[in-house]
Amino acid sequence: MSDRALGVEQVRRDNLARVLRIVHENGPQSRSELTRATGLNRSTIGTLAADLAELQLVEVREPVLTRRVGRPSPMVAPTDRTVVLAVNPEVDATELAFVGLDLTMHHHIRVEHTRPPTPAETVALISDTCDSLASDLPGRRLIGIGVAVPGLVRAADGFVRDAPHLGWVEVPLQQLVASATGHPVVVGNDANLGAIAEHVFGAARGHDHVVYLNGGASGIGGGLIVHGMPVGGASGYAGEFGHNRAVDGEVLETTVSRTRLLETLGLASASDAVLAAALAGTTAPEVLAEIDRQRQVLAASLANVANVLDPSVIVLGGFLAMLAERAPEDFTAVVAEHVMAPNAEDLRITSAVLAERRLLVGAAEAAFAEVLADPLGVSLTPGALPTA
Amino acid sequence: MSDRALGVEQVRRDNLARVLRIVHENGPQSRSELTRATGLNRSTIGTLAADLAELQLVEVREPVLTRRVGRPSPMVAPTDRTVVLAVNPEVDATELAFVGLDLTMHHHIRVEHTRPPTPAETVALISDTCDSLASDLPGRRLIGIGVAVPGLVRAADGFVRDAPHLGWVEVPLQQLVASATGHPVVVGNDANLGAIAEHVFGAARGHDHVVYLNGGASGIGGGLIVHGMPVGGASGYAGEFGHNRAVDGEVLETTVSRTRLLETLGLASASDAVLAAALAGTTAPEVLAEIDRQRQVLAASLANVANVLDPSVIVLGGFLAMLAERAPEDFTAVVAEHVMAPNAEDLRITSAVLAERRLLVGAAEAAFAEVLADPLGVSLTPGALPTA
DNA sequence: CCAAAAATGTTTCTGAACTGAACATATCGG
DNA sequence: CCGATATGTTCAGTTCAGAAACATTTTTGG
Repeated sequence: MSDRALGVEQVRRDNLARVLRIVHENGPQSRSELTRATGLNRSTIGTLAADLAELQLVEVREPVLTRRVGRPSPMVAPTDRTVVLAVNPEVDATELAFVGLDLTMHHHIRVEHTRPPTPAETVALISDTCDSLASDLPGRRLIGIGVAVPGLVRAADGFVRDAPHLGWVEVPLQQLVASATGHPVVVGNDANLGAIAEHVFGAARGHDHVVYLNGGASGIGGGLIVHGMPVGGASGYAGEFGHNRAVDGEVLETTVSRTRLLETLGLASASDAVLAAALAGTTAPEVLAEIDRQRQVLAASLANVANVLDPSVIVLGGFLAMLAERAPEDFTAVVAEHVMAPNAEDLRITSAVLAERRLLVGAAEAAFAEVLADPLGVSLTPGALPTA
Repeated sequence: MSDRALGVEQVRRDNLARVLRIVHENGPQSRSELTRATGLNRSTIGTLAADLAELQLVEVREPVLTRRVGRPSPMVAPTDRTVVLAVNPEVDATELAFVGLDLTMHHHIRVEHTRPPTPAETVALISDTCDSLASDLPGRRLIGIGVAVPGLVRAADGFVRDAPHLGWVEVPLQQLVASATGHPVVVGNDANLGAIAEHVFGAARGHDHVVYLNGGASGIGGGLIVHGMPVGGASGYAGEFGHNRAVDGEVLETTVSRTRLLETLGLASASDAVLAAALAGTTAPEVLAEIDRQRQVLAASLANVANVLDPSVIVLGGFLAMLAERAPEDFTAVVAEHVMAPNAEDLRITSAVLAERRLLVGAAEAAFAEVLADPLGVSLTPGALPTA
């Protein structure tokens, strides 16, 4: 029943958050630009910027040469001194990187596996990497950990319900990592976090209503942005397009499938680059037919979600992007055919742009979410125990 | 880029809005209850309640006998003095009612038509009804008009793109009504407004993630609530489940259809009550088969949306509720079969409860939205021109 | 090279809004 | 009737944004 906005102090929190978010999402801004962007008084922006600098969330730098009349305005930039650890355990490898508020990635490492990592191994890897922070990145402050898991994650407590490709079932990952490291931990579904990344920094920038679908070797995952906010649903399991039954009665990720494309091409396995090249080069009628079939089914599924959610952009990643890009305007037309006319007017279908950075950026963004929402709340507790 | 929370005055607005919303949605509350519900100081609640009373949005009444120790706390109740006009033009009749902030309906009238009303007739009817306010409901203050239209409505300017059953195409209804009456006007899709009504006062109370589907004579419409907020989508066309292609390849509202039920039953037309009775009473195998077929298709569609949105409740209205209610636990099981297991855990499927009041309540709620969000903003301008 | 204009930083004061403490009031229970 | 309890009421204290006045830095134009 109680939302926000109690005392006057909440105003300060909100305004700090607004300024921090602006520089985090749009990069360095002069104080005068922030004044215009927020509508706040320039004296207020002055104190806000100073406070954020004190909290080591931004740096206030020398003004840049602007060749314009008037006193130069200092730049307010997100700092790389405050970082989170972004983690993405996958079947063949686990990626980790420290990501700064300025989005720079430090100490990006990729640990190859011969078999999927166990939860215990993953926790140990994260913990070890955290310990290496002091030596590898002196002067950096770690304020949280974000983990992108390819599976269903309960949002409330970062509990991995089922990650079939990793073989993880009912793993209290957030709690395990938090206990091992002492840092606040956020665990999320990989596609959901990918959607967040594309929304904040990628193909869906500036769009308030976004549908994101990613096609990978293990299936189709997705994420939604509604009213500019990521949608987890009641428990955090939203975005599971892959398990929908499509118009042909099949499960979507069975009928629209990277594996089936490879089979038709006669390839055993291939990277996305190889697959894309093979698809672009082929003239074999059975391959073209399979591509077209998958395009049709995918288009109908996208049309359905467009009818229901009326997004302004649908972002496709992985091999789904390849299917669409083969003849983008035609693909959009096929989707539009099944969408109510007005819905189709404002709808754009586009490809994801963040490539392999996407999941780490998304995981980092999730880990930063708390500071971004309340800059005062987190920063004061350096090695604090997690909220869980 | 600028959201909210500029000055300290915004705090007052937010807190007024919070208190007003609580009494609007939950009915009369004592000031001490409001203190607990909001977490605000009791002196603050005192001034907030007084301000809202001054604005004629609430009434502060004598304390009720509570048989408890301590000084009795005055009741803060939503007032019926401040009303909106809720309107629902339909093929066979147009319904209008003045609805108070306490949700009481005054002067509820139903104007029968022999043919669908034209926009001009509807505007005239609304305008006339507004004029009758002074004589019929002296002492009441009209602060807005909400119109529920069975068709696609552009949210930004209340522009009716296409209302096929009324035969309306590209009608600037909000502007027409606003010009004719001088009051702020909100126009919305009927099913979207129905979803809002069920969320605030009906079967979806307290749920933050809701899918609402209504089955009527003219097809299937729907609405979504995500994060506790109604979802309009990029342009306001969200919720059009009816035009999705279902698992059988047909358009949902073609294959799951009230008309087809009636045909199978051998009825020409029937009210919902008659249809429900006929369905309940039938033992004819072809009718049972048709019911089962529609249930299966509907269940698969609901499963799809549950996978994508992970709602905590799906609310069904009209004949869709009849289909489900025939064997509710079995229907839920069929849906759950196609839903990822964790999604299904928290999912409830239930029937709408507001019945024929739903659309007028939803239209009223939309018209109240502005005051509820900013009690200071609206009330000071009695006959003000609309924002459009 | 210097003065005016322009834009922004900085300082100080004011007003708005909530909190908390002290006091007042109303009800219940014995 | 009195004490305990809960709440209303009043008032001083704190926080914060805004506004105004002044200071600073740069460009522009002679």
